[in-house]
Amino acid sequence: MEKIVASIKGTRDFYPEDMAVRSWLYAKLREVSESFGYQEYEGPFLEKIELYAAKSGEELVKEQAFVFPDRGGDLITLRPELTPTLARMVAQRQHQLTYPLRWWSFGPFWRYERPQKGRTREFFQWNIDLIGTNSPEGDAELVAICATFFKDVELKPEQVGIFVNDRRLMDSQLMKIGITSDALRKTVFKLIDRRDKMHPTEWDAFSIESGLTLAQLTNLKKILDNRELWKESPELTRVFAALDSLGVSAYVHFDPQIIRGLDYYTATVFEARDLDREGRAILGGGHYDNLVEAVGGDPLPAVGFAMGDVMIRLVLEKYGCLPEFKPAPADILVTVFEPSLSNHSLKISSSLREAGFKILCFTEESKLPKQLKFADKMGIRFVVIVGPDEFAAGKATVKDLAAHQQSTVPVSDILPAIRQWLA
RNA sequence: GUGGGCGUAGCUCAAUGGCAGAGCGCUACACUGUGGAUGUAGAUGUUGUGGGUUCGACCCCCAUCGCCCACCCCA
Repeated sequence: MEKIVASIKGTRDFYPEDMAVRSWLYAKLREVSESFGYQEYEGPFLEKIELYAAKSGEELVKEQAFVFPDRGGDLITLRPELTPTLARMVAQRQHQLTYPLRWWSFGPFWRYERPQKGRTREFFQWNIDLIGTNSPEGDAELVAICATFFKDVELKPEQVGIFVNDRRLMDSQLMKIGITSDALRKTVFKLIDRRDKMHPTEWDAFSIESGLTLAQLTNLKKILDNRELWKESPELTRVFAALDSLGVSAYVHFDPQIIRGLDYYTATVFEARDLDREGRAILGGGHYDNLVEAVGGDPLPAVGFAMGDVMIRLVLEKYGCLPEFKPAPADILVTVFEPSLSNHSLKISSSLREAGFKILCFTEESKLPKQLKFADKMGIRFVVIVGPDEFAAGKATVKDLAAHQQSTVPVSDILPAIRQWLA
């Protein structure tokens, strides 16, 4: 035997049972997206590196994108995220589209990172964006979509939460404590992001090292520990009021430590996590004003988020929210008793198929017990048996593997018999 | 890119320098026109790879490849 060629690091094989989960998730995302009036779209999987150059986080582009030369020598990127593509698609037809746009997508992305729990190199992402409105209510809609998705897959508010903040609020708060330069503010944003990952004393030391005065550090901690801080932001006040009206407040929390890594967010930012802080963020998003302009269009505000399939699947598994997927390929197995009866069985299977059932008919010569065992293992509930006796009488034996019952009926009564058992 | 852990049957894992094993799964039979259960029997390994130490290596050492986990970053 030849040695099996290994798959590419960080990719996943979707065997039928995995594919069933992916399709189930896709269907849920479609349901939620469409219930809010969003339309599905898709972009190319390959893009030029320039598309990401100024917009995404620097590390994302320089270190984590899959980039390779094509046969003509041009540098090609496997898309690491969708938002720049979306911005380009909007910019290209900026004056033909009807705003606000509500668009969603579910497709593959690639990042050249070391795989670990909840992270692969090839993954699927749900992207959903509202483009062309600037209202806090629009931002709230996206948060509500997340919450509605959680509700739909039966993740409870005690299990997952969506944490919301506003970069403008943080900007003004930092301004108040004398952090005025862009460079220092950026540094402080990174600091805030890391606070939960470090020991408090280490974090204090690190903050001072990063250029904060002792007074600024004390004030910063006051800001970050103030759960009522959102009341000082008229926008966040409206966001939370809208979320209340949308009936999803139970999932939503204010958190001044949410900053998000992508550089293009300008206002509201949010992420969802497992409430016992396990694993990485389930999804992340926010409001971005400059992206369409950055790819050559006119300025256009937008808000959106992305959810990866890897982390959400871990969370759904953890909380028992995945249905049991027994990917039964068919409703009924039509057995072939012996080669001479093969065409008779094929005829029966064809007519059953026309009635709208999923029918599998044996094409291999094998013994009846083997065919029954096959049906059992594949989760096919009903079996039709036509041996010489039934054939001579114009009948067929129908067997219900789940209920351990069978009866011999005229061929035309196969479906009525099965429907009766199903009822 | 940095740090840690692990590679033994199809799968999950034992075997602490002395004959490579178990459970599950698989195959056959009991049951030659009936699946899940039960019983009996059977098959399967260059112990990831290459070196080294040793009378002797799954075990110790070195290298290498692969996987997992954490950091970084992020979905």
